[in-house]
Amino acid sequence: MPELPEVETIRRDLEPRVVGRRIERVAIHPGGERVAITHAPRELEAQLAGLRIEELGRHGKYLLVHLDDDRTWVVHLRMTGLLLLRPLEESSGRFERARIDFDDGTGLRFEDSRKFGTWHLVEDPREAFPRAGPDALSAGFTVAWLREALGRRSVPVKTALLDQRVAAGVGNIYADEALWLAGIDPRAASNGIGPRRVRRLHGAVQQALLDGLGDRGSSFDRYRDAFGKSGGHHLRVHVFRRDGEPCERDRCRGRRISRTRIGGRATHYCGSCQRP
DNA sequence: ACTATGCCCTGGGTGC
DNA sequence: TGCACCCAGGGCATAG
Repeated sequence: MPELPEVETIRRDLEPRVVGRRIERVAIHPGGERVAITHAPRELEAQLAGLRIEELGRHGKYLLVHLDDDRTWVVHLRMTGLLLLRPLEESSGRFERARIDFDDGTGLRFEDSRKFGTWHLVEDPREAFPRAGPDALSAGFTVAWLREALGRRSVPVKTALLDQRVAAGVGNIYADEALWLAGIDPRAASNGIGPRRVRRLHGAVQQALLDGLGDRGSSFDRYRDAFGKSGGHHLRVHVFRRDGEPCERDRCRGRRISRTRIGGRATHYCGSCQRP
């Protein structure tokens, strides 16, 4: 599940290798047509062809490919999407849904086994994510913003953290990790978290994402970077998918990590050090 | 305005 | 080995 750290890893991998490249040809393969949101597949292929990549940006889990006609190709990988940089002659992977060929003998392969990924081609990137809040690693994501956002909801804090209007880029892995770092029970009511704990949670969200980024992302399932390599953070998480294993905090005395379901999402936490 | 639910999609795991 | 079933989940539409 590519979340902010995974998308940022891909962005950093690609930036020096695709900026300045011209898109020679785009092919959306049969069965992969649903990726095209803003245009019909053939139209999107035609519109992208010939454009030069000027800059790579990111907002939350959206990768922003800024093009030289002042439009932006906005890619969301959802659960199983991958963007792989490959030589043009290399054969297609089993789950390749589209390919983007550049003018330098390389290209991007878009693989997506579940076909949930999306492509927008827009004048303004915001068109692709009109409701998203500030990127969780941007200066706009402040303690005051989080306090305000959490205060307006009565849902469990875990659910609030997954809401991209609160903090764009946080997904299931890093929400669980942030709540563990902050020592907050994921079932606690969002608007019941006191100011001091909100401040703590704000720092924990940033820390969880930076920890993931430092390990080049988490590869629990399919995630791979732009070179096809796994991230390392799934080996270093504190709670995510570690149910049944002991909490690593000394004061929890080996208390096992619990797993439950909150807002339809698998949720992992320590019942000892994470308090309501 | 808020919250809850269902939908999309298919590989991989489980149980028989 | 085969087969039915269930789960994973981000973001959106819809309903309450």
